[in-house]
Amino acid sequence: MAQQPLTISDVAEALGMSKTTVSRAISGKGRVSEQTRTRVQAYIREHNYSPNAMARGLAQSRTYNIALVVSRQFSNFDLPFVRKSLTAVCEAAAQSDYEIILTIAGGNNTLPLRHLLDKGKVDGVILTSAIEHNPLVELLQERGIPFVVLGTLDDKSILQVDNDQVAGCRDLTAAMLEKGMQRIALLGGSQRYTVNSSRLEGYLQAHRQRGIEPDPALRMLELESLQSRLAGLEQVLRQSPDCILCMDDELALIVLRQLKAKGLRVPQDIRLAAMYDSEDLEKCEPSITAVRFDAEQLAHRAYQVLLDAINGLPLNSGLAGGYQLALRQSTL
Amino acid sequence: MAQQPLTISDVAEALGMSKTTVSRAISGKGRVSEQTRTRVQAYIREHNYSPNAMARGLAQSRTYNIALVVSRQFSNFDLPFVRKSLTAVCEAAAQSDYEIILTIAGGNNTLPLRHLLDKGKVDGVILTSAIEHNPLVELLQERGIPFVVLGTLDDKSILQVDNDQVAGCRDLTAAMLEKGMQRIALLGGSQRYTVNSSRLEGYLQAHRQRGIEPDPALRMLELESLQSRLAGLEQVLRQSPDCILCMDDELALIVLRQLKAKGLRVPQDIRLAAMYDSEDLEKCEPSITAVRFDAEQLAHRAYQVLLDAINGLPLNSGLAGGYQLALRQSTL
DNA sequence: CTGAAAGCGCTTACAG
DNA sequence: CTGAAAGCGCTTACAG
Repeated sequence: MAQQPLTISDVAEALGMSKTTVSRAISGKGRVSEQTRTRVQAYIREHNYSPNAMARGLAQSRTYNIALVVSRQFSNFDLPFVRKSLTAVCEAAAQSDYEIILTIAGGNNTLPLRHLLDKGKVDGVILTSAIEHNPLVELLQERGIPFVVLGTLDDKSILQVDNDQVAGCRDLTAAMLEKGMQRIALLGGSQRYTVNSSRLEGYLQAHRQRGIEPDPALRMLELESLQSRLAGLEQVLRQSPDCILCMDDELALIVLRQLKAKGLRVPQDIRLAAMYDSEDLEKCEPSITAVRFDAEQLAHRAYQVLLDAINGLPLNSGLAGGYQLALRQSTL
Repeated sequence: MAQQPLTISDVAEALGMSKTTVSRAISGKGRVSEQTRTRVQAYIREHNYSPNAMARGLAQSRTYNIALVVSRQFSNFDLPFVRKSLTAVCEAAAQSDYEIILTIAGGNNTLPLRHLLDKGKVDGVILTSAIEHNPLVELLQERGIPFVVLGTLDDKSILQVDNDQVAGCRDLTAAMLEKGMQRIALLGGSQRYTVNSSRLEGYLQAHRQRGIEPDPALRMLELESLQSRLAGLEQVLRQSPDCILCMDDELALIVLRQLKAKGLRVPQDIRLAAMYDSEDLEKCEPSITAVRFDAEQLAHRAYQVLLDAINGLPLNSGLAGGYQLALRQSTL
């Protein structure tokens, strides 16, 4: 049966001391004799006392909650990156006595997050999608609540953590060039997402470091809908590329499928690689070469950075999380 | 700049009335004159006042938080069912002023949930995986906190909401029988999961309703690892089935792949269907027939049931969420 | 219809 | 090292 949970008063009374002392013995703040500390600890362990989070929160003006915001657009959790972030952040939170409140807030629909902030339910916020001119960012800045963005933003005053997308994609492109490919096409989504513009940057750098100026006709960007993606592929195929680089894993899978449908063999007729890895790329036929970023590590780092911000510690955001090239069948 | 949020005292003072009255005008509890209510509402709207959740919670012994527990086993959010539940529950919560705390708690590792309950951070809990003898269920029962399970459990005193798995799988099996298939194999996972035993039940019912006792050699259950799944498939293939029913979508994809690898054509040489649908089954080649359960509807329902339980309303758990057969290429 | 007061369960200066 | 008291920002009997 649901017995009333103990309160700090119960403990204090049972032990014949004041609530003040009990509180201090538990929190570790303020001087308490070793003996009383031990007594208190033993008692609460045995009687399973745990401070009420809301009372504690109210007294400290802390919630011990962190909001993880997922864009409405990605709220089906299709993106492996979002999924991994979710898991990693939950794990990190569990280890630091914090809870994760999951919030779905669309591009312009800032309402869910606004409500959350209005009610004062969180100490900080993690944004899973980095996009310039994000209304959520403005909202957060207005409120002056600590927050961190997974990804890269132009405004470096915003706390952000990202993998080194530029370097990773530069290395991937370089690897293709080293393999002797000459006409490497690039397919990708909206350049409003910093992640995409970074990938383009990596592609360009790899070429230019070798004194090559890549043919602009080989680049098709802003491909968001399925239709535009297929059209983009068609267009780029007319430029007789020997390799296609896709900015993300989903796009790569679509392209692979379409190439097959057209009777083109990968890698014999054309090579294919992705600037973001996921398990599907490993499992498909042929498996697809990709840059493998460590999303878990990234999310862990972001969580830590946010916690530091909440606690007023000196901050150091920036790049984090390594990457490696997974060379697979599609570029043999 | 982060200005201090207003408190109810600020509002009361500004309006020249007591906090009591302001509180009542906002909550709608207790009599307040129409006029003062309007004044208060106007003021708080204009000055953007919103009651602090923790203070409110402490006073009411409510957190306005609900925990959604995902098994460690599924914490990569691979399962479409888990993903859809997540989205649907978040949406439902957003519409009722509640927040969702995401918790990953493994089979035996009840610690994360225990901590959450100890601290009193949630008013209720949603369990996403229905398994008999679940330590989480025992924990929840001990604590006497409202909770609901997505799925079916033997103990009907536990609040639970499920699709009619038996009926859905019965209908699918029946449809195959109607198409003239005679030797329908069944491949599936652990019968400890109620969902799996229900699916078996549906399979059996469809046969028996037609006076057929299915060959037990056509059934391979308890297939959890990839290895055991492949072995199970091999074994069942020796029984020369004309159709293979897989208890879940993932298994169906594995089987399809393996059949192809063995040079068996679907549906020409053998037919294939799944007892749980996901988008991948629609996209693969050939597309795979499946029972399409409405996970969103289910999760919505579960949320509502839980809220009723929290509010002490009369309860009615049980079956919810329709289903339909998606007949696709794999069983043409 | 309105208000003064107690209370929710903690924490934290302030004194000793 | 320990305690009495005030306070965090609400809600809610209890009076009027």
